[in-house]
Amino acid sequence: MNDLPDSPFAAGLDAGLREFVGYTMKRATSAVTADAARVLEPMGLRITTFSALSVICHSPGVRQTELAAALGMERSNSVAVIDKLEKAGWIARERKSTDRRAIALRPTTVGLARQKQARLALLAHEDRLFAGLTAAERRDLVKLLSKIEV
Amino acid sequence: MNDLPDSPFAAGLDAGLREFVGYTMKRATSAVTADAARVLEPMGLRITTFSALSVICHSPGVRQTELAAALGMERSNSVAVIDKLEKAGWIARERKSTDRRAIALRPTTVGLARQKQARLALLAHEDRLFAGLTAAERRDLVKLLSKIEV
DNA sequence: GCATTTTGTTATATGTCATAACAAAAATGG
DNA sequence: CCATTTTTGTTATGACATATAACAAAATGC
Repeated sequence: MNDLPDSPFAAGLDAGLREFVGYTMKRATSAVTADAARVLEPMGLRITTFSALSVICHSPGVRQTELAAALGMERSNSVAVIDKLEKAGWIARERKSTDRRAIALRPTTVGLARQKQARLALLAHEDRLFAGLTAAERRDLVKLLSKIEV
Repeated sequence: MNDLPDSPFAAGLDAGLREFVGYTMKRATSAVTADAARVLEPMGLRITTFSALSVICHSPGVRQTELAAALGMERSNSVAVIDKLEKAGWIARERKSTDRRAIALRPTTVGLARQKQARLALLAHEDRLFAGLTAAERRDLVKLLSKIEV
């Protein structure tokens, strides 16, 4: 008997949350990352593994701690990621002669090729997903987002 | 002997990833949500529970399926969230007389107060976090992000 | 009236993320 | 030079998010 007034409209039930920039950011990001994951999956990559592989390809010899810091993840969590890249044959762990604790991460030939292929697929994915935005708008978006993170 | 060339520079190791809009989105969003979670935690709320509570406060009588759809989550995962809100005494589950399967979610007086309090804290948090952006820039950011999600 | 769909729910698996602890190696500091 | 501290990679663990499958009860559709 008490369910007569109910909600005014079904669509836009989250309208009250749209006043928060963070909510819109989270929703949009989740849409983008889900699509990116879908693109990477057939290549045996996930977002995290692709990110790590990209850093290693761009900066061969990088240490695991540096890699984790660059990607904003914990050292401990980077181990499994690097394990997967190594087992796939895309990177190699090499002991550094100057510091026998540290490990230098280097891409293999196959790893370099896979990164290039995945990069192109991801760029195409973003072209598709951001079709509603002009190139200038995408730059604006990145510029605005970059002002947030400290 | 093979670790001499190494990486060119330590800072900006993720520079190669910045060409992807999604990467910058993910980094910025993670910074914002982490801070929001920190703000909500002392009030016994998480981002998900606050979002659900807000929808219920704005649309009393909403069904669980509608709530889950509004927040972009699975029905099954919404159960635990609603359980927590109910156990905290912030919402109540009421059987609908028109559809005995469905459940109408309604906020309690305490729940309404808690939502208002958390909303203000979150607005303050965003004011702090987005201090580098003008009000116009924040609107632009939301406008650009809204063009992405389909 | 019977098959199908919807709703809330449970169980489960996977991925993400943070923290604590540890051994080996290096750096530091008398 | 030697003892203490720090760093590096690593393992283990727990909290949380998220996706899927299955199910009973209720509603809906021919």
